[in-house]
Amino acid sequence: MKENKQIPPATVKRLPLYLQCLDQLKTDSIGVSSKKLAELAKVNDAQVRRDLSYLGTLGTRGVGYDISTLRNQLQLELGLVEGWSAVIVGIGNLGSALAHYGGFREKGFGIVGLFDEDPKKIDIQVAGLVVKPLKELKSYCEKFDVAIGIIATPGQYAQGVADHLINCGVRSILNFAPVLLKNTPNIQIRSVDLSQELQILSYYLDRPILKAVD
Amino acid sequence: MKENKQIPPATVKRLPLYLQCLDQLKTDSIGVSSKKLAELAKVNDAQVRRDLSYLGTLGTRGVGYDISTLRNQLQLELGLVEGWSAVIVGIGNLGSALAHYGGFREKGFGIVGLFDEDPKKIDIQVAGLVVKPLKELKSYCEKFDVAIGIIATPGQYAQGVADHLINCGVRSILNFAPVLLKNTPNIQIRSVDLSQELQILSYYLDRPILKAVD
DNA sequence: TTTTATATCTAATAATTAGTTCAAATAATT
DNA sequence: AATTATTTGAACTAATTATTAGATATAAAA
Repeated sequence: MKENKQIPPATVKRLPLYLQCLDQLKTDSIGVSSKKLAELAKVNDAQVRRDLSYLGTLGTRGVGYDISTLRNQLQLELGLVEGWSAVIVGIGNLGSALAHYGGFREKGFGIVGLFDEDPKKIDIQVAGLVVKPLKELKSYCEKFDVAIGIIATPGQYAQGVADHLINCGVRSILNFAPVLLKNTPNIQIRSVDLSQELQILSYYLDRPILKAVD
Repeated sequence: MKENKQIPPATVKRLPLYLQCLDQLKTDSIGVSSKKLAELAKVNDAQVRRDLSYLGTLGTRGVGYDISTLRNQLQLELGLVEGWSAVIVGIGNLGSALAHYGGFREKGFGIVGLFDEDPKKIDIQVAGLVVKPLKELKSYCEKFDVAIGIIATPGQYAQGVADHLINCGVRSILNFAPVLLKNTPNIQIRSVDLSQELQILSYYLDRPILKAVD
């Protein structure tokens, strides 16, 4: 049992994966083994057991893990029960896609605002929300206690938007613009670069024997 | 010099990042130091040097790296000079966003086809391409020697589409559907799960002292 | 020319991450 | 009730990844 030990980053990255594996399981089953989870998540089964042991002693020897207990514990550890609010800035194709994406709400996040600079975009409705100009960002962030900013603008605006978000009290940024944002103390930034993923695939296309990680 | 040694996966994942750093540099500078690159990429400068050393002895002691040599070498190693062809399956919001995304072409990939099942989507034009039904996938893959399939369908169709793509000779899959695809021998699969990224951020939102990796 | 500052590269070390082995616990079977 | 098959969890070991330290090369300054 390692309840009070801090969870290694490599494990944190796998926790959402395990949660997804649970969703993919037949709804009628109430228990699951590390072997089964490992198969779904494509990791070693000892890895699964070790990762889950950071959440406490959840399994039963000879039996496995209770699915609902495990799901609750994963959600708790990941902070999904906090109901964090998020805004999306940049309502182009990608921003619209993110606004429509059901997975955020499903996992407990609330998209409370959509923002854009372009006057043609202002006031149009996307996924049940009305697009607002950036000058209204601050009041939204205060009103909804927005913790997460999602950036889907063209690259050239991303850093400015990030600064603006941070200025509005946002503490975490998920950046889809293909630029590297500057580090800010106490602000968590994650970047998803669509073409980088393709480039990694490309490397392994030339080398069919090797196997990519992650 | 480690030219003939195989590049560690952790390094491969950073190579596209370094390429992006080079793009972000002032266009008039012809050289760059590992220190500068490290600052942009937010990694240790020794890490940068070690990573780059896998591409050969590219740097000059006391001077740094020549930007254009470095860019060429990165593109070569990542296989970006091969001009791999890709198709996108699932032309909803996300698929359209991916079709419009300029970063793919910019990095040397060619999107040669868009496919969907929905009769309402067939024949409409997206980003200069006409959406085709899945039954035409095979002929496209043969005609254009498609190496990469990008899946942007709803989760429930993703595995079927993946099987179809593999059947058509596609060797790499970039999956944006929030499901875990089965492993297939000799097929490279990378998944980008938008909500997983948010969940990792959420973990660190509760723990402001810690710093996420990757 | 000598000195100083800069910066790569390699070897050695440290830290992190992953995998193996086995004892202990549970449930099913004989 | 005893035996066997499962399966977790923890200790140990192995592999990978990251960092530090030092040797060497270059360019600029004294």
